[in-house]
Amino acid sequence: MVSDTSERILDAAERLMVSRGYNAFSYADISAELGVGKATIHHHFPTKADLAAAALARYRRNNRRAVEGLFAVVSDPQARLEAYVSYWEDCIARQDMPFCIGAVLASEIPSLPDIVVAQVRGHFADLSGWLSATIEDGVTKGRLKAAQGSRTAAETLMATVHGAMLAARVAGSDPAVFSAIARPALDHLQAAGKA
Amino acid sequence: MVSDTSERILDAAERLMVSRGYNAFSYADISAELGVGKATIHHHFPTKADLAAAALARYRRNNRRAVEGLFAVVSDPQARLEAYVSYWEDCIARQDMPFCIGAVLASEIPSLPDIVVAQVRGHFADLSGWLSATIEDGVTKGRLKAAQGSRTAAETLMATVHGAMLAARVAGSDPAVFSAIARPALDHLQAAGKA
DNA sequence: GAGCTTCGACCGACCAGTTGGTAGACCTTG
DNA sequence: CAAGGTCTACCAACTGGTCGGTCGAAGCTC
Repeated sequence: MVSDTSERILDAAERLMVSRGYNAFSYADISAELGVGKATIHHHFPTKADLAAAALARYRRNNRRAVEGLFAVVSDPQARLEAYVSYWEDCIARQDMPFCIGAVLASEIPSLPDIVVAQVRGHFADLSGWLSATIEDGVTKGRLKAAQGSRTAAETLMATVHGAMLAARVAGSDPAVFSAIARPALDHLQAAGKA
Repeated sequence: MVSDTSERILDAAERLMVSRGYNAFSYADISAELGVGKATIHHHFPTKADLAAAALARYRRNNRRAVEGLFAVVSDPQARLEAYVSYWEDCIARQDMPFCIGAVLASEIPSLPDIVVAQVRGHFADLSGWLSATIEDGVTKGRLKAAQGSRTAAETLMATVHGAMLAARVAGSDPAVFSAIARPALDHLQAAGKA
């Protein structure tokens, strides 16, 4: 194992940021949660901005791998979009990381260090990139439709899913609220002649 | 005027929360911005939670008044929804309060004091309430359609608009990004036979 | 293999600055 | 003079970050 501690620090940071965002977690929180000295965290991640950016970078790396795996296993574009939505349904239902870090941090952008903002931007680009590629694929295969173009369709789906997370959080992390919003958005992309 | 200072404090708090959320603004920020002592703020709003809740409450009050005015002036439900979207387009374009406080705070919910959470919940209820009433109205008038029911349609529109704000913020407060997502969501509610 | 150095990981103690919040004096203005 | 509003000065707790130093494993030399 390369470095267990630094990985565990990233785990804690990720968890904390998902629930509290960037500004409301501290080195002391992680220190207490992990039973590790604050100085140790600074040893691995010199500044708080470094830590947050590293957590985001790892999150994006994992996402990329997961998406590649999804593309390899599931060939139907419609099913891939479905997997995206049901992934978040699961997260919210299991109360485990029930929010996209990118989305929490996005709302804090004006108060975020530049390196962190760059990662947030990158994540949004990643996400809208693979969503629009998938939609594009579905359109050419005649399985999906995107009146305003696949790029806009992707941005809209992403926005609706993020908004649904927000609504679910307001409703006390209720997965039903999320599904009620996100599912129809998915259906809306289906081509006219459906099963 | 009842109390100019307390009103100006709420103005500053609102502005700060729109751009930074709850956890990243301080009494010192307001004190500096207004040239007023920190103790003065505590005199009007004993705790930070009180201040945030009061700002939210005033925001909701203003919204309610605005919505009532809209209902009085604009009778077409479709035009009312249009007004909602173009209101935010303006805010983002003018760089003045380019985000819904409710939405910023919603993502911070797990780290928010209870009174504040209650106001956030209230705001979401207000918003989805009048949106669904408007959509309901439009459906009975045959101007709008809502396949999953007006409540879900309202929640979805709200979610998409919030997600669009997020996307716009990621893109550097770009009103075009917001419109590209929010406008089609509006069109989607239009009844089949359109102009 | 003994003795030495080097190095990354880690820690407790500490730093200056900021946090939300308080106490009490000082103005107004009725 | 009573009351509301504002101020300066203060507080303990916490913020992100630094300091000097300890530990043990790995590498080197004889």
